[in-house]
Amino acid sequence: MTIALYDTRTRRKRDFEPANPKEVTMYLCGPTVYSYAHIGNFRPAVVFDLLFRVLHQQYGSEHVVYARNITDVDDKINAAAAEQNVDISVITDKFTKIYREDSSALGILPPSLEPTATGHIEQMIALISRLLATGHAYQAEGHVLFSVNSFDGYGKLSGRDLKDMLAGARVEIASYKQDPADFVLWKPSGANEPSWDSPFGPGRPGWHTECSAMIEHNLGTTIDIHAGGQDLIFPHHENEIAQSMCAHDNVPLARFWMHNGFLDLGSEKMSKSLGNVKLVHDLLKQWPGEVLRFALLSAHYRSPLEWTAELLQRTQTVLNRYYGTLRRLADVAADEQTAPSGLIAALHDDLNTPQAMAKLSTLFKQANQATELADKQRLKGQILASGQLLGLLAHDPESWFKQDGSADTLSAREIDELVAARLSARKNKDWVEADRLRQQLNELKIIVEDGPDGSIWRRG
RNA sequence: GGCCCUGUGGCGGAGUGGUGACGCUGGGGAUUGCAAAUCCUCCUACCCCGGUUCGAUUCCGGGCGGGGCCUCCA
Repeated sequence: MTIALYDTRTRRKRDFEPANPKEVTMYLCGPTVYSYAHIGNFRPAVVFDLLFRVLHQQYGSEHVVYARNITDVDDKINAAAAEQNVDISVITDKFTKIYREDSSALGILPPSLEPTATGHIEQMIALISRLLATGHAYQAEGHVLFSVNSFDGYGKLSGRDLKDMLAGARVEIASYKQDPADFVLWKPSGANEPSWDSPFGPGRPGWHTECSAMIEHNLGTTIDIHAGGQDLIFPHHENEIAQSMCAHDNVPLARFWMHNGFLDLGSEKMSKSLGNVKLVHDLLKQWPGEVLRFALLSAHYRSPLEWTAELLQRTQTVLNRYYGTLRRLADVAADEQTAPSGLIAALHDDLNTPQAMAKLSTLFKQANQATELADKQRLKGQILASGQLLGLLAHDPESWFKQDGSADTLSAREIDELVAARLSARKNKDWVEADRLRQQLNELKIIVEDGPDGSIWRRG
C-alpha cells in the first residue's frame, strides 16, 4: 500500500518512495531543553512518532532511522543557567530527562537517534569552514555569517522572495551583515557563556547550523523526510537548506518536508477548570498521557487544533468507552491480526488520523455488537493491532479504570468490600440498602455497573 | 505591506461533482429491581455572492470572517 505525504516544498501530496527502502531516514527538529515543554511542543513529537510507527510497519523497524535532536546550546539555556548560577549542563540534563519522561507518558517511542548539539560542535565547525572556503559565508566582527545571495534557491521552501521580506522586517538589522537576510553560523560568546575554540575564534554555533551538521553526520547528505512545526519553515528550514545544499554541491537536503499545524492555546478560550495549564508536566497530573495523545491526534496534523478542557474531557469519555469494551473482552483471547486495511489506508493518506479514528470507532462498535466468540477474538485482535499502530490502548483495562488520581479516596480493596456488600443486598432484593451503598460509592466518584455475572466498578 | 493556511450540523472533526464519515451532546426505544454500561433509533451542516456544470458543500473568481509566518517560537 502506497504512502502519500504532503510535501511543503512542492505544496502537494505526493507518493512517498524512500531513496533506499532498506534505510528510510527521517529527522525532526527536537526540543530546546531549557524549561518544561508545553503541549504544543509535543504535537510534532506525537505526529511524527505516528509516522515513525507507520514507516516501521511498512518498511520494517530495522530499516527506519529516525533522528530527533536535542538542542542544548541556546540563548535561553544560557539565560536559565545564569539565573540559577549553574553550568548549562545542569539545566540541559534536567530538562532532557523531563522531556523523555513526558514523551514516554505520551506514548512516544524513543527515536533511533537523539543527537545533541554539543556533541556535534566539531561537525558544525567543519561545515562552516566548508561554507567559508566556497564563498557562501563570510566573517565579520567575530561572527561568521551565511550569505543568502550566494544561494539561488533561497526562499523556495517557504515561497518567499528576499525583496518582499525586507518590507516586513521588524528586527533591527545588525551592522555586520552584508545583507539583512544573512544569518549567523557562528557567534562570539559573552562572559560566562559556553564557548568553543574554532578557526574563526572562540564562540558558539548558530541555531540553524546545528541541524544541518547533525543531519549530515547521522543521516547523510539527503534524507527522505525532514519534519518540524510550521513555524520552522522560515527561517529555520530555509536556512538549513541553504547551508546544507551549499556545502554539498547543491544536493537536496530532504526529499519530503513535513510541517505540523499549531495548537490553539489561546488562554481566553481555556475553561476555568483547565486554567492555563499547558505544560505536559502539569497536564499529566490531571489526565492520563494517553488522553493527551489521543486528543493531539484527533485533528489532522496540518490543521490547527483548539486545545481546551472540553477536548480532553471528551477524549477521556471516548477512551473510557474503548477500555470498557476491552474490559468486557478481558477473557477473550485475541487473534493474531493486523489493523484493518481501511485504518492503515487512512494513515497512509498523509496521516489522516481523524479517518483512522473513525475506523477504530467502528471496530469498537462491532466488538460491542459481537455475540460469537470467533468475532470477538478477531475484533479484539484488530483493535489491539490498531492500538499498537496508533500508540494507544496499551494499558491494562482493569487498571485504567481503577487507578486513583487523588489520595483522599477509597482503596480498591475497600471499594471491593462495599460492592460485595451491595451485591448480597441485591441478592436479598434489599433494594433500599443496595441503592444506599451505590449512592455512597457514587459520592466518592465510583461508578458501579451491574452485569449478569456480578458487578464491576470504575473511578469516574 | 508580502507569503501561506482556513471557514462543515449544538460542539469537535473527516470527506466527496450526484445515496448527509466518525465522535461528543440532546430526544425516543430495548435492556435493567432502579441505574450504569451496551445496542437500536431520531434531530441538527457544508460563510456570502457570482461563474462552470444536467447537477457544487466539493471546481473557478470575488467578498467577508478566522489562524499562522516574515531572522533563532513546535
